Amino acid sequence: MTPETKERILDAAERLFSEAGLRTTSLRDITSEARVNLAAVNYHFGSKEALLTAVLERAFNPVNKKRITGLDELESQAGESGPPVEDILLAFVGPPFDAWGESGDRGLRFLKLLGQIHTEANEDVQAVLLGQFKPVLERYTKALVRALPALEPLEVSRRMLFAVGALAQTMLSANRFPQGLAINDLDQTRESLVRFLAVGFSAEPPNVRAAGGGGS
Amino acid sequence: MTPETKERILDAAERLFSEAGLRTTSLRDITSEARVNLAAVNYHFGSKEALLTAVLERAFNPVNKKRITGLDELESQAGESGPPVEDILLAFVGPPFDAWGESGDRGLRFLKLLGQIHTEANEDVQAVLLGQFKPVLERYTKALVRALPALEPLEVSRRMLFAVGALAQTMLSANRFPQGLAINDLDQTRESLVRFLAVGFSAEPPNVRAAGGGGS
DNA sequence: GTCTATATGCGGATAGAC
DNA sequence: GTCTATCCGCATATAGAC
Repeated sequence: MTPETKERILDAAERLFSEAGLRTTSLRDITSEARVNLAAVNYHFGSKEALLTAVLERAFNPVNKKRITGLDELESQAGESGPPVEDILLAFVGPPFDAWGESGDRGLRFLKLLGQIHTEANEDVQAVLLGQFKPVLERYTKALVRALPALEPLEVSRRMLFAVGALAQTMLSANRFPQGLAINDLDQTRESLVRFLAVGFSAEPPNVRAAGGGGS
Repeated sequence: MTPETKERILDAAERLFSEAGLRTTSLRDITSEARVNLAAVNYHFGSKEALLTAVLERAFNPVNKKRITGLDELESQAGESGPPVEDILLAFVGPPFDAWGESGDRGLRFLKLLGQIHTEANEDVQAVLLGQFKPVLERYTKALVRALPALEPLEVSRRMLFAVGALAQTMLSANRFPQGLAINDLDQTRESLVRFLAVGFSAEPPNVRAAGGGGS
């Protein structure tokens, strides 16, 4: 009947970490919320940090997987030239937005957790997240390089950085301003973001130093 | 000869906070680095958090002041229609980049401190920062609304969020990848960012729901 | 695997002498 | 204003019985 102790701990930790914060939440809080023994955490996970990374992996893997499969599909459908910029960006931005919009508390928890990591996690924890995120970033950068042959790859990487930042900021604001704010029109916000990014990516490079045509 | 105790504490705290992190750095670390007595912090600042906010204000006020005066100048020079989008964005983005490029450790410390706040500060501390930043944000949003009459103010606010995110991400990455990376070409990065944002801001709104003219 | 009890350490803050 | 000594709380982690 009762779920495995390990699951209970993960659930409770996810809830508390996202609500009360990472540092603020003690093992005692978690084990009492999960109604398991204090020592169970160290028995099953080894340490508080190991528990945290387990929570994070469980929470963020789905999003990153969807980003990968989404891009897979786009590329299999597209012709030789690869999918267009706007589609790529939508595939990148979509999954976190979907998670955000999920039913019940799940969506909000996802956002809050993201915010907590961003604002409280130490380097090791962030490294875990980066480990998940890096392959995604690389695949998308590659796709965008192909879609934007006029840009140097370096410039594409820079713009990808801008895009990631814009997305992150949007997510974080969502969690800070609970409701009534502009950002809470999900569809509108996602549309605006994708448009903004697509146009930015398609901009001419600042100074023409690369191949081909005329200088200024 | 020796600087005032209070200054010594501020300097030491700034250094340690930016290097070792906010939570990791204890009062004992700070006072020993500053070679003052442990009790001096509480005597001069009242608490560790109060010390932290003092450090932050000292570090970030200059940047925000420059942003305001920069916009003042632009507006006094411009005509009735106000300054153009690209100039506004440059005035917004420039000061943190300048701080970044400052001689010696100062620039790097600024970045690292920014990163630490972003990743470690609690809500109260972030509120302090927001208090400084909010007026800046509002002034710039207003200027952009004027420069972009085709957009609803709400859409401008959204895009401003994207811009802030892109800038923040750039700053944070700078601090994570010490050197050898794309982002370290300061001028190039700033130029790319401004271009990216300017084009994004000037994009047509996703769907035309506002006043006046033609349909789709 | 689950529990109780406890070791161990750190860190912020303060009392009170000088 | 500056110092020493200390209080106090809390958190992680573990030892060892069941």
